Amino acid sequence: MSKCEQCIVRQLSSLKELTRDELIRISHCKTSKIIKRGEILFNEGDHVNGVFCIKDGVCKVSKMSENGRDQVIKLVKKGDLLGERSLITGGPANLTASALNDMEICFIPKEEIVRDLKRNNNFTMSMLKDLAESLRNADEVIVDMAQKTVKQRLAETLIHLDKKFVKDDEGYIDVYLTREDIANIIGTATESAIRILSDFKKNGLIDFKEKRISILNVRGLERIAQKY
Amino acid sequence: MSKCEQCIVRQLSSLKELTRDELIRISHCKTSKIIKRGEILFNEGDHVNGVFCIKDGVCKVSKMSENGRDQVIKLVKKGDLLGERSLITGGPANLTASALNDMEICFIPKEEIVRDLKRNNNFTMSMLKDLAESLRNADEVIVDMAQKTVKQRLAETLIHLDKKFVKDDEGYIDVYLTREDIANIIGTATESAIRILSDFKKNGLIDFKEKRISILNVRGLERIAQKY
DNA sequence: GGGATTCTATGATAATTATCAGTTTTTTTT
DNA sequence: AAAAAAAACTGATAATTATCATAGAATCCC
Repeated sequence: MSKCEQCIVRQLSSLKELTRDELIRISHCKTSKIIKRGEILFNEGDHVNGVFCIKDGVCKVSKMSENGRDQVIKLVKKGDLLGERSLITGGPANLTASALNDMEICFIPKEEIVRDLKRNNNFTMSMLKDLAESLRNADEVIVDMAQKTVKQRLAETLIHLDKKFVKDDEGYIDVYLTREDIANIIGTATESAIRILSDFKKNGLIDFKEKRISILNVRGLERIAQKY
Repeated sequence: MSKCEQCIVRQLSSLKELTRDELIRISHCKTSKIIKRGEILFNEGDHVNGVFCIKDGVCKVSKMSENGRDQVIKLVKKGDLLGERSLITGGPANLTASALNDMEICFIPKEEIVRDLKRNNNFTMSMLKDLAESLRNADEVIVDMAQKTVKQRLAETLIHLDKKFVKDDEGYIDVYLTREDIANIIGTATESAIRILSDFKKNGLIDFKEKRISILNVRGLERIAQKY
């Protein structure tokens, strides 16, 4: 069993506020797992009963809309926690998480986290800050979804991907996203996403190879995302 | 100076977790204020330095999008807290709050709240739950914005208003919303909102009088909001 | 009370986006 | 390596929504 102390998730998430003792206790009750691309971590409606630590890989977190289309709410990557929110509110998950790349995760049972939240105020405060930050981010997404065109949203999304994810030697973003996934991030039809992506490529803003995207001209994309 | 103990905000918000002593301290440093319809509580970019308790009235919380249109993120009403998030993340407000009806509010300075957050874990936990709940709600709004038509979103919004707000004797929702406000909640052009509202009225789903709306047929609206 | 201003309403038209249908390319499976 | 399945792409068309223009109604304000 690997130590939690040196874990990347511990360094990047609220878990950094845990004391050595709390961390040791978690080390003992956590379980590790490998998730293959395409596999589901949990489904909308599941009782998750714990928190996932993403040690490696990327997953999409999405929600089925009432008219049958999937909407990707966020992408979760190496170093992030997943499932804290359901844990805090109690009740079943309201989102579905599925792996985009092969993943390495740990699962920490609910009781352990809740216990630490109740006892360690620094941990609670850090979690509070994380959620507040997420909420601010969600507000921005709402504004973009409500007010921007599909083209603007796609440009915006590409910029975010570029900022958030590691690139390989050739500059391609290391996340396996289908055209449909991309369409489901910006909330549009797959065909529309494809058309705009082709257009961006033709104009030298991006390039793609297999399922990977490379951002060639961030400025250009920013101009599209902002100007009307 | 009125006592905080019997205050409606105290009963409905996380402040219910404060101890008697903490509450007394807050009673002494809070300031009360009347805000007239149309007045601004704070602007995007302001350093708010505290939390507002909404004792009466309603305000809209909105954000200006990059292409110059205002997007209403939420409506805040009697019993709610306002501004906790900026307080937690620090930094300036990222939203603008302005009164839709005449309001009665209290302002509690930041230091006081932060101090209680650090010392009273029940208070922190309660706040954490509130934010987690808000975040879940935000996810749903994102899905709706991304996947539903303007008509569906408007139907959805009307149902929410009906649930959330008190009605007068005649059944009219007690919030002063212009057509533009409504358009800015669902993220559409004012004309589009007007057209759909007229259509809803013609079909007996809603009625309006002055600036107030009455929901006549919730079922009908639900059918519109859900079916594609 | 009358003029100015804001808000609501409606029609015509343009722009954006979705849908459908079919083809090619890529990936997976055997 | 061939067959099957999935994903990417393209064109044509329909549906949705925004924009512009203009008029009437309500509200504000001396």
